[in-house]
Amino acid sequence: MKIDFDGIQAFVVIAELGGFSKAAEHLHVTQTALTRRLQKLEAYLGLRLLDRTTRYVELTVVGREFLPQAQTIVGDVTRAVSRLKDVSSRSRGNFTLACIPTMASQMLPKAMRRYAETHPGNRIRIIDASGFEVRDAVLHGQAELGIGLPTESHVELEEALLLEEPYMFFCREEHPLSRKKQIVWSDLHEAELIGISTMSANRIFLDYQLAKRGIKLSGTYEVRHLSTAIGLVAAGVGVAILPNSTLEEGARPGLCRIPLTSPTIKRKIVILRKRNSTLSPAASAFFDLVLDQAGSS
Amino acid sequence: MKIDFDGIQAFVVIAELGGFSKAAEHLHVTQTALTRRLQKLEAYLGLRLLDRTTRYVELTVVGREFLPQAQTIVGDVTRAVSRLKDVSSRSRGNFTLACIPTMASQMLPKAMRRYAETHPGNRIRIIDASGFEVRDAVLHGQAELGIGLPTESHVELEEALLLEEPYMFFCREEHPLSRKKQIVWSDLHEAELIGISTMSANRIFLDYQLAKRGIKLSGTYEVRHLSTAIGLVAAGVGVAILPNSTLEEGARPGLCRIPLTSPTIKRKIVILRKRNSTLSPAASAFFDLVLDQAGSS
DNA sequence: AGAATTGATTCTATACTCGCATAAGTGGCG
DNA sequence: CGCCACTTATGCGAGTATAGAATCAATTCT
Repeated sequence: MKIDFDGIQAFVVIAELGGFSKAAEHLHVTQTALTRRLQKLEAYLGLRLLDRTTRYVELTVVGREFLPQAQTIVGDVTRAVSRLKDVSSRSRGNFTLACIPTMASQMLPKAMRRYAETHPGNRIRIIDASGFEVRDAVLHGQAELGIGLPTESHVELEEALLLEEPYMFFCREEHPLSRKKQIVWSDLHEAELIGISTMSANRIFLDYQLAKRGIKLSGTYEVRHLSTAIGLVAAGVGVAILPNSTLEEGARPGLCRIPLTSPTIKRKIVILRKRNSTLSPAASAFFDLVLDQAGSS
Repeated sequence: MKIDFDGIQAFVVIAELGGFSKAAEHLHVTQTALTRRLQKLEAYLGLRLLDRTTRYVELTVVGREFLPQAQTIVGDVTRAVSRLKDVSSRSRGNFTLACIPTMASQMLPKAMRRYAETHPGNRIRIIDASGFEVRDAVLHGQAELGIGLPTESHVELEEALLLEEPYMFFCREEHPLSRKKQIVWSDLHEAELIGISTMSANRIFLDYQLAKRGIKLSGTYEVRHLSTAIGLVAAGVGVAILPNSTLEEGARPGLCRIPLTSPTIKRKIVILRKRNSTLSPAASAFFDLVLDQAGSS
């Protein structure tokens, strides 16, 4: 049983326009083809749908009954198909992106602006979550893409480097170290250090990097979000070691940002996608755009 | 733009069954064919609908979005098509029949009983109306078939003879003529004749037939329906000349039915259909059945 | 490591659909 | 009554597409 969509479409158009020739012109095929399509459909069904002489074309009783159904079928199919062609050719559609908060307020806005220019109308749903949650969201399909920290090369994840940023020392202008051009790790007094929760991917990474070099750090205070840490520093509670992009340049006048060296430790920001899964064109375009932006900066 | 229903169906079945081979079995084609159908559809759309390895087949984001639409499309089409095949192969369906009242209570019941045996579930809508109305109903498509009197060979109508029946003389047993075995037209006393309205096709036909033979008839009373005339005869108002089938044999004990000769005038009952129009299988089956019944009686 | 499963590919034969040219049917007009 | 204009149907040839058989390739399970 081989169902013939062309035949149904032929039937609908012929019935609507009231003639084979007119319908043929409308469908950009010859009248011959339409005659044959309808004949084939009728033969397949075993019924006559159109009574036609060389003068008139009119619906049979069965044809009149079938026409509305045929119309909705043809309508549904052409609508669905043309929508999909739109999705593919112009990358129309929406997608979901998971992103860690710092990047959501730093790098993401610029990318979204550029994306909006090239793909007006496409919406991006953003899940802003911790590094772990970003990874899981991508892994479980809640988000097609993720921006976050590198994973331990998970088999089902594929990651591409977006940027590297050094950890910096943040303090108030009144702080004794604020005048230095650069700071080494041994300069730090643990007592006043505001740390990030040991549950965070950020902290785990930093601890690991420091441990490799024999450095151990344990602050007095512990918060979960980088932005909270910045707030505490600004309030004079202490100092903090945070990724450079935590604070936009010149966003908080009273705060100093000083490079940390010996060693300089950098964290990587990557864009994540599920391996072996095809991105929607909308997400794919965004992926390309972000990679391009990363490569050119 | 050539839309591929097979491809959409392949997509749906593969997605639902989760594998090409299973889907191939279900559709009674080879796995090769399905691979190709899906490839063709994807190429046409310019996107991937299924991410597949040799181990898993799973929907892409776009595929997941398209699946419900595809399912309704496939469902609608197969449902509509199989219904039509049902209509054609088993003459399923309803139709409308126009019929003059006498035949509706005489010949029609038997035909309907036989039809119901061979085509259970098919409904017949019956328009019982005058001879003229029957003709118009068929002509204007309100009814596919009509049972009534012959028309003046209307170009757009085709008629087939069902039966011929003589006009008979009806009177009460007390009537002076009731003992005769047959009656000739000159026996009639016009004064007590119950006529049919001159608007009726029946009356026009009868008048025409009599006029050809130089007989003119004009009753005192005039009614519109044959059944009313019978009622009046039974009530002793007068006598009437009516088609034989107006009264079933033995239906009214007190009434006599006597042949009218010199000449015997018969009216024809025909089944009408529109010329050059295709009947629905349901109506066609009924048409054949009625003709068969007429031929064998 | 090998067997089993499953989707992809290659090759070939068949079937299909189309378009051209033309026939055939139908209503209108002189 | 027959010719003309218009519309659908058909014969035929060709190019394309589609299906199936056999085989390959990748992956998992034992």
